Amino acid sequence: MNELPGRTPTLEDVAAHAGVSAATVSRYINNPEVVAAATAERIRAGIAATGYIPNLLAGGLASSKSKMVAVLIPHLVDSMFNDTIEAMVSELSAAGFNAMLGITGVCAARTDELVRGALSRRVDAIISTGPISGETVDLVRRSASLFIQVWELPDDPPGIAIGFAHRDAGRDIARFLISRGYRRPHLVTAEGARAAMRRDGFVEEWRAQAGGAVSEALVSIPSRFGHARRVFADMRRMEELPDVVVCGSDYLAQGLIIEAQAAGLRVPDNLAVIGFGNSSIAGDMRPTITTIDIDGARIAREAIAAIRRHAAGEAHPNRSVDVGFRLIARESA
Amino acid sequence: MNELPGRTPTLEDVAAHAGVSAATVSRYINNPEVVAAATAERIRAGIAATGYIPNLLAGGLASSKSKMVAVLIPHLVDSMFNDTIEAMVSELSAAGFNAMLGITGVCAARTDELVRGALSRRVDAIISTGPISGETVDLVRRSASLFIQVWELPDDPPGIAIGFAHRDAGRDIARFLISRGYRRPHLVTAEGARAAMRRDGFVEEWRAQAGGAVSEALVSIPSRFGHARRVFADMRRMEELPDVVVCGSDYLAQGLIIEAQAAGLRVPDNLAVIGFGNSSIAGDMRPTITTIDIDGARIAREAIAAIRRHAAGEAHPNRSVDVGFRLIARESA
DNA sequence: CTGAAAGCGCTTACAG
DNA sequence: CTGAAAGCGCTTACAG
Repeated sequence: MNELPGRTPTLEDVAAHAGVSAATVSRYINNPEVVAAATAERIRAGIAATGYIPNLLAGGLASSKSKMVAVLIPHLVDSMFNDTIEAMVSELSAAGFNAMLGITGVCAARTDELVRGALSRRVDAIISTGPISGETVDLVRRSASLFIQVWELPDDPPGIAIGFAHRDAGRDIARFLISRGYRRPHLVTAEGARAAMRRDGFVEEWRAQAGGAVSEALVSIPSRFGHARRVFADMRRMEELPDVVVCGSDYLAQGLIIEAQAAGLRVPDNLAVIGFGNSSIAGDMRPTITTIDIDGARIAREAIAAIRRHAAGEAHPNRSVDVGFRLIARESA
Repeated sequence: MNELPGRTPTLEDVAAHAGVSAATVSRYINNPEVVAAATAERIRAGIAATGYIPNLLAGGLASSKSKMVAVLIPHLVDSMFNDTIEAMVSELSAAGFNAMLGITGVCAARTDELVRGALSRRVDAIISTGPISGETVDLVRRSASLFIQVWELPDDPPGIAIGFAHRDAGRDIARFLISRGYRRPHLVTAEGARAAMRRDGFVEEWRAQAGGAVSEALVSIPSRFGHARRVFADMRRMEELPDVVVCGSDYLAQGLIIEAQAAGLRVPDNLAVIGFGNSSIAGDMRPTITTIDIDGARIAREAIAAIRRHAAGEAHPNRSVDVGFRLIARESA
């Protein structure tokens, strides 16, 4: 590359090199098949000679397509969403989008802030695991950005939703445990609306079908491995020990199994444990962890498809996409 | 907000509302203290009335400061870097930067691609856990973006480096194990240059101080929990069983402890295990995991400081920042 | 298939 | 403390 001293090369520089107009270079870059083969060849040479790297800030401003997507998640460490996010970022990248990552933490207001930030960048879409406030919904609706809420299916999503019915998942877990003959479930629920929905589904079904008592514990978000110590210690103080612990995440389930084993209990014989999310550890743990699998890759694909439709100005066939879930019976329960 | 029908409001709209020029509104937004109090008040009202959200694509183009930073990591699932990345993204956000996330995977060429993509966005900096090819180094040097390589200290970093000496870490682990009286270490090394440097440091020190044999196993990247099964099974087939396993990550260490326990061994009495990275699970595992702690938050702070200096046009006091590491002796070894 | 020209929405010397 | 104006580097009808 001939480094033009100082200044970073622009479209104009490439055009001069190739003996064409900037417009033609732009066409070549965005739509190579519309330029003549010979012209394309000269442009390629010009790009190589100048070391040209397109300026997507300028491109985005001119076309009002930023080719960026914001991805908003609560946490990164021990997060149940990581498989989904990794799939999402890779799929986005393959589709020519860059991912802007926002970490919301536990504070709901943070999500709204990050959404504003994303709108400032004129992102093509915002993918969020959390809901946004009414005021922010207005902002998003007035913008050209598509809001995609993932992992849950609110009744009236601000944009579109790709997720599953948490209440049904809770019910399925209850049914499964009843069918296996468990009698005294202990629910370890993380803070937050989704976990509460699963809890409600579980309790409802359990009361209807089994009728016994359901004990509960609450853990702070993020529900992770380290919470298991306290949860287990508290559990041991209960009058009657549960025979199965229903955990809000596989990491928590893993922690409980380890605590139980350290206390000399066998899992699942003395205490069964069921997780949630089918994180990569679930199938490798000893014993392997019975859990609910969510198809993160499918969520990612559906999100990209929606973004593409949005970019093409097409309507969305449905505002809610239910990707379902699947109970995977393994050794731990 | 009075929604101007259709069009998203611009600086000009706010300016008209406030009865000032667009330049003044711009100044208010970027440097509030330079505008008169009364003017500021009218501008605030104008912003509220129009529902104005700045267009950072335009802002970035005009100022050639994108206020974006690319963060390139190999993986998200069970990744040792997650604590650092979470700290990084939060710190960046607090400093007014948005983070662009790139997942490089195992393929080195992918990093170069992502760097080009980042340069297209005219990011202020690129933070990468991996190295880039010579050609990409040229590209980066000619750009205005600062390249920050983290977690390691190459001799001649393309930009600046913030990390620690992996070889020394390997040496320290060897010294520690020798001091504890271990005799037959088994190294489980992940693919990749950093792990190899730790391995070399370990072997060098072990040979010099203890003199015995060091057995080794290689695991693919990412080095995670699930690899433990095979590693443990292979280990059992060795003529003489090791008395301590040196793992490339805490997740792998955790997996080995679980495998060992499932096989009826006690950790550390029958088999000791040492991890790497001080991930959140390390302190909560039973037994707690002896490991090397890296101060991820410090890396994040140093990175932000460097980005700030770069933005201010200041020189960097040093091209390499050694944040060191710390061996944390816990129960597992 | 290609070019001239307007425009995207900001920032920033320059002048006052 | 504020305004007029040029410019950042692209894209995209429009015309040929």
